[in-house]
Amino acid sequence: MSMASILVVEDEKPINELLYRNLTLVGHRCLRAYDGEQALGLIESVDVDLILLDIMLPGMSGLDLMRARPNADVPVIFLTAKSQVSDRVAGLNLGADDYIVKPFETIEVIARIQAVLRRTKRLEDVFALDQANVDLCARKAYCSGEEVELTPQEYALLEALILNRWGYDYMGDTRTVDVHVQKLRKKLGLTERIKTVYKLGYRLETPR
Amino acid sequence: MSMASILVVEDEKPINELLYRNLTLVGHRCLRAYDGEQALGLIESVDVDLILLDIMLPGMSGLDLMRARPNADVPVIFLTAKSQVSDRVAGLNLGADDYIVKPFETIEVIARIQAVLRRTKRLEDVFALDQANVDLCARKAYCSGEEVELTPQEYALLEALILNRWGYDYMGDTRTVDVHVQKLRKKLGLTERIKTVYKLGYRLETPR
DNA sequence: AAACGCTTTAATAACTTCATGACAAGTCGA
DNA sequence: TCGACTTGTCATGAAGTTATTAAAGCGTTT
Repeated sequence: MSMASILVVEDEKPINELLYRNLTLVGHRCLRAYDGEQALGLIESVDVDLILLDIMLPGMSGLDLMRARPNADVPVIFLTAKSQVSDRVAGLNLGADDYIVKPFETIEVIARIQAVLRRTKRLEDVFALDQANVDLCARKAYCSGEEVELTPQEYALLEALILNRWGYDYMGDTRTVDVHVQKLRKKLGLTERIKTVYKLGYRLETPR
Repeated sequence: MSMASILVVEDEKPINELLYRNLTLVGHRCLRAYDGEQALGLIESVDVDLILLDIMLPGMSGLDLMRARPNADVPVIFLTAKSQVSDRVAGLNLGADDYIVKPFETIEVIARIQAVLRRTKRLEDVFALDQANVDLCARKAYCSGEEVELTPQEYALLEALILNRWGYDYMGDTRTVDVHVQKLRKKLGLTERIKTVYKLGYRLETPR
């Protein structure tokens, strides 16, 4: 079973706790929010693979969050006491991947999370750093959501940095490398992240 | 809502009928089987986008079929009276995409089918981009509603672009490809959409 | 065998990329 | 802090890639 980052949005502390403990137990990284605003903040700043979403929340409801969430392709499973068929259909038609009614069995929640992740788990590995995103399969790069065109040389350098975490010393003896590094830094907003290592080359500085 | 081929595997005739009628009603193509063997035969011969699968069937059970089915990436939704948590978890862990307990509400079944199809995206036989439409089954292309005649070569290129999203580097070492690309762009009004990727080939740029 | 439609080739125009070198700015160690 | 050396920045032209067009192969049909 593979690990994923799962955001639990649930205002009732005991339930939130319960899910947190069990998801962590089976190897997922679990983030928690107690209302919609907090959840939004997390979605925007952290990479989340799946959202477990209560509907009845203080302030912004789960449905509101569903509509407002920026990263719309992150899968969502509703987990709620609203059990009417109409509620379930509404939730699913809003784009949710599953709809689980409380009271739930933790083990089923975990199985359903797995089922969704199986489908969702993008085969592409995307590398993300600050506002920069690189889809290594599609060979595309984005800065703040906008696609950025990269020349073959730039892309090769970027890939080298991501994979080996080192920019090359090879390639010419003039200012060639520097120029490409410069362009990458500019295009992807990674001025600070692509670190110059005096006398050695360049390194991609990833947090953690 | 887009159309998909859905196989209903259900031995109880009234239920099978009910599902058939309603799925057809919302625009899906619906195939029916009354036992596992029959279902297997269908899966092997016809292109199915999703399987609605009962568990308790005469002869081979739904779980058996799940294990035995050849095309293992076709999504499966169990639809069964076996309602124990352990049954549900077992079904999901067998690779099912959802698990619906009888008695069900047809409208919820349809919503859940949509939710799964959204993820598996097996629902495109017709590819549409701007004013261009391509019917991959019929091998026909349209631009602004008008049918456009494509030569075999042009069609092959178009299909390659749609399916792999990548145009080829193969095919000759002269300017052959360019010429065909150019013709496609012109015939389908996709000048901007078929993007040239310097040094690599061509890519079909679909929004979102 | 001529006409036709499709594919490839060829020639040239238009465009993109990238190494380069000049100079500015930054880094290091004594 | 100073000087030597390394890295950043920029404009530029040569080399290389793609676009465009016309015309030459080629296999089928008439």
